[in-house]
Amino acid sequence: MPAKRTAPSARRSGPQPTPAELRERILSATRELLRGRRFDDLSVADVLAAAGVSRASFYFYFPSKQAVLGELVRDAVAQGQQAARPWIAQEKDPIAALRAGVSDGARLWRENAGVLMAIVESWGSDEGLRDLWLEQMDTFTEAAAARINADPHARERLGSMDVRAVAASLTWMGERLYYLAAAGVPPFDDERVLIDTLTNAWTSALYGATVTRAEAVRGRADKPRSGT
Amino acid sequence: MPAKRTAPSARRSGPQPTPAELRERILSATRELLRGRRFDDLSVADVLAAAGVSRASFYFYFPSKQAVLGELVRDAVAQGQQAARPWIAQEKDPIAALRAGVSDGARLWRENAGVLMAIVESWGSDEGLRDLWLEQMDTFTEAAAARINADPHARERLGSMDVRAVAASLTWMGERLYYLAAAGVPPFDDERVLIDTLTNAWTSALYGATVTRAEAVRGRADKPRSGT
DNA sequence: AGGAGACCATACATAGTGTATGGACATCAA
DNA sequence: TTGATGTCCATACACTATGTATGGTCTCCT
Repeated sequence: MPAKRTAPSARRSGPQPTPAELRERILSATRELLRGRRFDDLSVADVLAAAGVSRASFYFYFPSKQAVLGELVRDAVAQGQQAARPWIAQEKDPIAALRAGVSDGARLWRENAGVLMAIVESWGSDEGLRDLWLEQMDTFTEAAAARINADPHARERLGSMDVRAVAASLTWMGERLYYLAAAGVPPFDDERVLIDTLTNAWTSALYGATVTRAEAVRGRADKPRSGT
Repeated sequence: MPAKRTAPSARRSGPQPTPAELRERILSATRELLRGRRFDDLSVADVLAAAGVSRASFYFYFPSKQAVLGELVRDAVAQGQQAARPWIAQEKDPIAALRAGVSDGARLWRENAGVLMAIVESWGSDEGLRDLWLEQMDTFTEAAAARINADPHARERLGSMDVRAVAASLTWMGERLYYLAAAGVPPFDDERVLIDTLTNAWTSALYGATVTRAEAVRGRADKPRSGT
């Protein structure tokens, strides 16, 4: 009997020309295809053709199309965890840090639009993707909640509000707005509007401050200016 | 040649036992099935069985499964337009009206959870549903923006922020939170938390007021006080 | 050399969508 | 009554997609 379906993990003892780089080829082909097509318009056959891999090999490495997406999402989000780092770590003026985090989020979404749009559109239809995405959102929520609780100003402003819930609502609002931006839905297709609006939502909820665009642009810590 | 595929609309001259109540049966069967199952776990065959209608009849009245959902959504959202009425019409204290609107939204979502969850999960994958949903969200956004512009207090608070964008962000945040609540995702599965959080998001963005839960519960019916 | 593991080609079972065909039956007009 | 029209049903088909199964090939390692 052929291919006894053993674990595809480390099993070899010596070097090999193409150990499991097929796995990588599948991942990156999927990532590329997702750049121009929606996840459920993407068939396994398409991935096969793009990756130059056989059907059998595909299913040897991944149990399903969804599993591939899951892995791509984990990769992408791992970067995202760092985007919120500055604000979380209380490294500088909270509002400036918040804006920086929102901007980094926008960049992350711009660079991984295909993958992230795919997960947002699909986590409702697949148990595994659902768990993955809820866990990711929860991680962000948890971090934001901890940060809020450590900030007397924000803490006081929220009064008896459920801090966790406020953090979650802002996190999910971000998910929605970034998605809409990636999908080209106005007015969020304009990155400046996206960042201003999202930053404002966070600051007005936590600090009661409304940062106008003018102030925002002036107060921007870094220099990643968007188009014109 | 049989069934010449004429328009299914009013074509008859006299009374008939079952003119097009089949159409209605299909709609309500789908609505019921959606109460316990996700839209894409629902096959046309399931609807056929539940409605007691043949496959041919189904496709005589509807071009697709999505079209049925579209019609159900229009029905449900028509009620929703009224939920926002009090605040939009400036009928009373804006914060109280806002909370009332958010509560009505929650009720609407509770009563039409199946249909609304279905559209939220599916508008990304179908052109028609996408247009429908974006149009609905736009209607809410437009109304909110108009209301904000008519309110000097809110208008001033937003400074140079893009009013339309702020209105859209709050609308979409609502979409997300109601959906999460319907899907049973904590902490929004607790309706009190959902309403408090969402109301707070609107009030803190527009009026700079944070309404705590205690105040909220006390003032729920008619006269809440704004925070601080 | 020969065995094992990685890979491929192909075919299959299953399930879903939307279309096509032909027939049953009721109403209405003549 | 007859026949045309229009509504509806049963069934079958064409197509697409997923995930599995079978067997063969190549290459490296021992």
